Amino acid sequence: VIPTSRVLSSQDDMPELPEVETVVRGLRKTLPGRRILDVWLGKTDFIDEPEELPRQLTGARIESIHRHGKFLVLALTAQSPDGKPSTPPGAEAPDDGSDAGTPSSRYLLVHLGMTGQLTSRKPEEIVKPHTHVVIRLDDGMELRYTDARRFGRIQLITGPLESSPLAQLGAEPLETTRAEFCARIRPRRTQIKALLLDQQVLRGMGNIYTDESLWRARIHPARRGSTLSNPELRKLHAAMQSVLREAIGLRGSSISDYVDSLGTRGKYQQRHRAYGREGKPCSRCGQHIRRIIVAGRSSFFCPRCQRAPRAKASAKTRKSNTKSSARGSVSKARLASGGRAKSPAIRRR
DNA sequence: CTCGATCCCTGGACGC
DNA sequence: TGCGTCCAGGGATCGA
Repeated sequence: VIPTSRVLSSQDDMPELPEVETVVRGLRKTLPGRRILDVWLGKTDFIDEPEELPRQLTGARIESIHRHGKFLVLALTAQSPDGKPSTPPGAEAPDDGSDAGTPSSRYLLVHLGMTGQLTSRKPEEIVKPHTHVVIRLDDGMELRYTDARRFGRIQLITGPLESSPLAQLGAEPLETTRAEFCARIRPRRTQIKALLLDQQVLRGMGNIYTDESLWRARIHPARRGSTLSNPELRKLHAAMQSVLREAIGLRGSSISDYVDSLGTRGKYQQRHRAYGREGKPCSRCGQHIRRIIVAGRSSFFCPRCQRAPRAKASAKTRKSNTKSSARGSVSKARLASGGRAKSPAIRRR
């Protein structure tokens, strides 16, 4: 019985790491080497300096495309209309104070937000509603950005990526080692759900894969990072990576809007074990999946497989004899771990 | 440092 | 059938 809660429209889509990776892999087949003929803009309130886009992009060549967390990164080379590089070494902006030796590097960052799509289409294909950017390429194709809610972002970066917003992001989930993962989680008292979603901790995790990873590792979303045991952290690290790999293998989760670079839907949504499954039986134990709000996000979990953390000691709980035993076990744990408390050396974020 | 609230924006679900 | 209301959610931002 799911009275008030509307069955979460499992119709919401959010491009997370696997979806962005799928789009990137698709675009990588055709984009590198293409020259940009021109740029058409619709609504631009989600673009940083929209007027710069046509100016900087027209005539540029797309060198490569890759993913950084949930961002798509297109590396560009500026070119003059005749096809020759417009910025020969040393010939650029000498009076800006900008250092020589820094080749003019330009990147187009695209974040798909909730409903963004970046697709490669033939000009004769219907332009979907809410298409706000069309980039015409020299192979006759069009790179189109479509985003109904405009929660996405498009930003042009001139200069090294090291000084771009990308540099603020945390570890790449699929590349981070177990040790690094643990080092980022263990010192934090925040709820694990929030930590996994925090792009400064890990770049690329969103609501779906966070819930799926926690389900797989049997960890309740409201647990605090610092309370996770080593085995739990190890399991979570492995669970996160396997969930992401499997999702990439199935080309991501398509719930409604998400499509890859060719407009094809993914299949991972059929594998979801927790996300969007409120009231349905846990595929491990049969208990009904529940939905609660953690870190301001709806969070799906199995109340039997993923045990809730003990509530904070309150006047009530103190009355029972839990206090002394809890204290005792804490100090025992300290001893067992070699008395290692939070060392300031490891702390600094 | 950590937390919660707020805003952005639209389509789809829901209630009447 | 139609219309109004609610709400999701990533990320930035602000105040507590």
